[in-house]
Formats: sequence, C-alpha cells, structure tokens
Amino acid sequence: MKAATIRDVAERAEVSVASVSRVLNGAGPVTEATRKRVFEAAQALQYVPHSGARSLSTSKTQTIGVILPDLYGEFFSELIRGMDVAARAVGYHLIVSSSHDDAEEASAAIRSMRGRVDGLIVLSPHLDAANLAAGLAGRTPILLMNGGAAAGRPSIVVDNHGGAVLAVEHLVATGRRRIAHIAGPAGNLEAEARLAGYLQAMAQAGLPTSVVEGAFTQSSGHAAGVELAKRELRPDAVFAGNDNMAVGAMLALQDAGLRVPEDIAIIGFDDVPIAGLVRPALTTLRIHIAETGRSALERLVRLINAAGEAVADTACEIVRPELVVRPSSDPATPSHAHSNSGGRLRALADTPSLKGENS
Amino acid sequence: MKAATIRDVAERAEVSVASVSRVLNGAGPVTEATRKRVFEAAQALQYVPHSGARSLSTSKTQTIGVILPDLYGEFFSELIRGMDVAARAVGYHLIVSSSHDDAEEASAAIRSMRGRVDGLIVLSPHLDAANLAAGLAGRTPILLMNGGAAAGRPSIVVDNHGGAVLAVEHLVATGRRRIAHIAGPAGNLEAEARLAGYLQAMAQAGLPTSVVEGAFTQSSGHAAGVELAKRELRPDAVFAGNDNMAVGAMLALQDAGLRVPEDIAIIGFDDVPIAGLVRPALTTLRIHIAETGRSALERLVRLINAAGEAVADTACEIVRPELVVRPSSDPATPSHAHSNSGGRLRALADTPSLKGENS
DNA sequence: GTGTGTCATGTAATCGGTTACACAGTTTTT
DNA sequence: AAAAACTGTGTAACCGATTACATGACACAC
Repeated sequence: MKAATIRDVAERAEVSVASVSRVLNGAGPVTEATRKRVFEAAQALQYVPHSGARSLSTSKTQTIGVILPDLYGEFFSELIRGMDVAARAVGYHLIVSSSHDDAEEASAAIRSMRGRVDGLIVLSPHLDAANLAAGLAGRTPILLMNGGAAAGRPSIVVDNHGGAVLAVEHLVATGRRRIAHIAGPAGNLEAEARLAGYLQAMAQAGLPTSVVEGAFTQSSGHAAGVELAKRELRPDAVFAGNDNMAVGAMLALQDAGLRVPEDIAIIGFDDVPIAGLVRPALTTLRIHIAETGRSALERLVRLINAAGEAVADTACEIVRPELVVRPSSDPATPSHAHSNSGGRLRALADTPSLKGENS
Repeated sequence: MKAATIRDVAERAEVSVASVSRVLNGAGPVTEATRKRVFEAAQALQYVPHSGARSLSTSKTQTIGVILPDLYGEFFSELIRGMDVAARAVGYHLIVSSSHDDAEEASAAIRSMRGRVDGLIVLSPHLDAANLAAGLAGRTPILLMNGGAAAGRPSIVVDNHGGAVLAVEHLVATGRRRIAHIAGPAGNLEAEARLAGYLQAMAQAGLPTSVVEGAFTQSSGHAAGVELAKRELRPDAVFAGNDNMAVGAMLALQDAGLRVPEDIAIIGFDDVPIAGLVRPALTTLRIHIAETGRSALERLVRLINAAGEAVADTACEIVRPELVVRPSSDPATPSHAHSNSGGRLRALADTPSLKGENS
C-alpha cells in the first residue's frame, strides 16, 4: 500500500487535482462544499503532501543548509541551536553537514546541497573554502561565516583580532607579563586572526611572545597546558585560542599543582556555556553564539526572499567579542559566578522549575 | 541566468538527456567520445545536478530526519554528532528539527518530513508522541528513541531504571543514607524511569526518599541545589536525573559552602563531556552518547534498505548505562581524572596536536 | 544477403506536486 | 438584453531528474 498522492485525494473527492491543491494550500477560490469533500478525502486517505515534489514545482525547499567543519565542542552546537530556533520561527528546516576540514570535501557537500536547500551558511574557516563555496553556490544565496574577509559577499565575521587584543590588554592590565598563547590549528582563519591579535598586542606592550600550537580541541589544550607547566620560565598567563583549549589547559595546569589564577591566569575565547561552569570560572571573550546563529539565519532568509533584486546586502557584518572577566584571570571576581550567560535564547528553554518533595 | 539543467547539458553536448544521465551516474553503456563531450559540456555550464529532482524520480532522498525535543545541553549535540559521522559515512544527510515539546508539534514536524527524508529518528520523550509518530510515519521507516517501550517497533531505549538503581546502590555502598533525587520534568519518559529506579532502589535499601522536581536543565538543577542546601536535615548525597542538573546542583551546593563529596556526594546521568571537566569531576552513568547516535543511524539505514521485506528488525535495543565513579561521589578517586571519556568517535577529532613554540 | 545479437543512443513516461490558462455558469453593469 | 466581470473548476504544462523501452547501427554467422 503506497502512500496517497494528491491524485488519489482528487479521485476520492471527485474533484480535480487543482482543486485539491487549492483547498490544501488555502489559495484560490473554492466553494465550501468542495473544501469539505477534499478535507474528508484527505483525512480518509491519511494524505500527507510530498514536500519533495512540492519543492520541485515551487523551487522552494524551505530548507537551509549549514556546512560545518565539525560538530565538536559546544561552539557549533550552540550555533546550530540558535539557527534552529530562528529557522523554526520562519518555517524553515535545517540540514547540517559537518566534518568538512578541507575545501575539497566542503565543495562536495555544497554541490550535493543543490536542489535540496534554498540557501547556505558556510563555516569552513579556510582561506580557499570561502571563494570556492561562493563560486560553487551559483545562484544559491550563501552566507559566509568562515572568519575571512569575504570581499563583496554577504558574510558575518567575528572580530577575532580585536578580541585577542582585548584579552592581552586585560592580562597586561592585571599585572601579567609572561603571557603565552595556545593557538588554534594553522590554516584556520579564526585561529590565525586571534594569533595575529595576540602578537600585535604583545608587541604593543613590549612583551615577549610565546606560542604553543593547539587544534581547538580540549585535549590539545590539555597537552599545551602540560607543556607550559614544565617550562623553566613558566608563563604567568595563558590566552587560549578558544574556550575548549582553555579548559583543557586549565585542568592540566591545575593537575600540575598550579593555582589558577594566583600562579597563572587563563583566558579563553567564545564564551561557550561550559566557560561559566568550570572552577575557577573562565574569563573569556563573549560571542553570543546562539544569538549570532539566529541572526545569521534570519539574514540568510532575508537574502533568499530578496533573491537577486536587492544586491544591497553585500556587507560584512562584524561581531565584536566582549570581555567577560571571571575568576580564572582575576581573584577579585566573585567565585560563585554562576553566570547565567545571558541571551534571550538561553531563556527559552532554561526555565527553572522547582517543586515540592515527597516522603 | 538560471542554473543549468540536464537538458542544457544534453543540448550543448549534442546528445540526449538519457546519455547525460548515464554518463554522470556512471550507469549504462556509453562510448568514450560521448562521455568526453558530456563531461566537457557539464564543466562548461558548471552543471550541478538538482538533488530534489533526482529524489523525486528515484524516491530516495539520502536524507534522514531527526526529531528532537530541544537542542539544549550537550546530550543532543553529542547524539547528533555521532549520527552525522555515521550518516556521512553512508552517504546520507541529516535534517534536524528540534523544539518539539508536545506531541502536536512533533507530529507537524513529522508530517512536514514526508518526501524530504528516507527515514526518521524520533526522540520525543513523551508517551503519546511515540505512537503518534509511528502512526504518522506511514510507510516511512522510523526508529524510536523516546525512552518508552515501543511495542513491536524498532527502537532504542536506555535502561534508565537500571541506571538509576546502579546510582543509588553506589551511593549506599559508599555510606550515604540521606539520598535526594532531582527529577527530570514530569511527563518525560526518561525522567520517570529514572525516578522509578531511584524510588525502587531506595525502598530496597530501606531508606527514606526525597524528590525535588527539575527540568533537565542546568539552571533547574541549580535551583534544586539551592533548595537542598537550605534543608534542616540536609541530604548527604544527590542523584540528579541528568548531568546538566547535577552540574547546576553542584555549583549551588558549593556556593552554599558545602564540600563535594565530603559533605555531600553528587551523581549525574548521561556522561556528557562536561561531566569530566567540572571539579570535582562528576560521577555519572555513562551512555556512550555519540556511539549510540551512530548505531541508531546505522540501524535506521539498514531498516531503509530492507524496506519492508525483512520485518525481522522490530526489536527494542537496550542501552545499559555504566557507572563511572569520579571524585564527586568518592574522594578516593584521583582528582585529576581528566577523563578522556572513551569512545571511538571522540578519537576521530580529538587528536592532540602539540608543536613547537616561537619567539 | 538475410537473420540475429550487441551496443550505444534517443524518446517519452514518470515521480507528485503547482499553477497558467481555458471554460462554463453566475452576477453585475450599462 | 447584451456586455462585462467574476467565480469555481478542470486540463495540461511544468519543475529536473531517472529509466523502460524503442530504435538504429554494426558485426557476425549462416
């Protein structure tokens, strides 16, 4: 028994497929009698429209593709969450595709999206991936969030350089001098911008730099922390390229017997939820991740609806990270900073619910 | 300038659409000359096949829909990660749809998936959602992971009851007597099973029970912790319905000046990545989340390929949680338990990378 | 030279919807 | 009363692929 089609419904209701379509979509004029017969037939046959077929004829899939490098850690999942909330609100679906480290894979993923999505959000933080993506997309609206300066293409980038400068300045202002940086993977635009910001701010302050390479993963941060703890001239502060690595490094340093922040201060980047939950809570550069995802999705939808006419939106929106000082860099901060980490989105699901007890 | 279709390619290559299709799909016999001409034309026109159209004629979308209650916390994102890895491996895409708290919404989401996906994985931990989902799906293969005993339908459930018993037994064995439970939201099957397990194990041990209601969110756990800390007869252990709430509760208890685990032990459920990162690291019941997601996806794909013939797979696979003892319940555990939290999947992306330093 | 088999290719139906257009019947306008 | 406008409905083209089947060319056997 195959699923019912619109023709089955038409037959049973003794009307044409056009009428069925009109009734079901509430478009076009129909008599009450027809409407009723169609609804009854649809009900009886348990008819559910075939979205794929509908997409083909309307050229609208109501779906947006998200191309990610990976799904590790909280950053991307927060981002997706924000996007999903926004998508749902405007009647769109999200199709996610991750694990695209190199441009090759990312491009394959983008190709396979054609005819499946109305627009794309690409987050492959590699230089070539950006242009590639843009080229491949053809007429598909595309929003880049890969951290690079995408000339003349709609994009959203985080001011990584500026954020890194803020981080270093904060550490210098609180008296740190030997500030090491745990960098993200080479070739990653975000990582490189953060590194560059660190180098520049350190030069500005006239301090010697020290960089350990990481991979944006928590365990790479841990490894870096182990190595830093062993140094003869130990740093008195660590600026990690992201929160994941900061947490990994902090655990390693603590395991090595160092006190954070007394012996060594730590600062991360992103303000993922976990940053406020480790102890000491992590000083970091806040990007309202979910909020950013939401805004990205909304912008893409606007782009889709504009569809070529308004070439107005070609701007590169900049998200400026904001320094959030927590105890990992400053003992003065209240230690119980059970950061509610702001954001409308968080509030949506995080409703405290406390009730009685039994027995 | 619209995107090129297969007909444009055929025209340019001076062959029929059938030949183009054959060449591009590597199916059917074609001469070398034709193949070459087609490739050249496709190249010149920057032709990218329209997957939507392909899906319509083949009735295969190579896409799987995942219906989630929400995207909060690490549990679902880990699950999705595991599914995505598996999906990619077998050439499938993932379309996620979250925020379906009630059966109503979930059912709408499922309907809108028809013609868009080849199969569904449904995780709406509500009693009615399950049957509803199953009914709605029609001929679409569906895998339930909603925590309920889905009679005669392919499903995967966690042994929540058994896990809860393990948790209580562990606490009792380590000398705790006043064990409180922070329950998940009422109506959630997983939460209810964990609660039932707690009640049963406590009865078994002849201990009085005490239940505070939470909502599976970190902040509800925090609220519960605040309340427990104020009690005249304070518990000496807390079993939280999941890790999120356990972490929230732990922070609240610590902020109230209590020492964990000396004054009060804490145990969670799920073993999300953060469980190993808080201090003290959290004792919990491990579900290999990503691994479970992977296995779920693989099973669904098998179901899709079987397509009705083998009704063999109607089983309810049970995932048994495993107790992971960490310092939050046992001071004897090494405190630097930088839990690598196992699992093949984790290893995939979490490659430590440590290199030299500059300057 | 006709028959038969193979191979490459083309024609057209099909998937399941939407929608432009045609048409008949009814109401309104003049 | 004829013309014009409007309403409700049906027919069939279309979206962009796949693929069953038909066809034509050619090789080989008899």
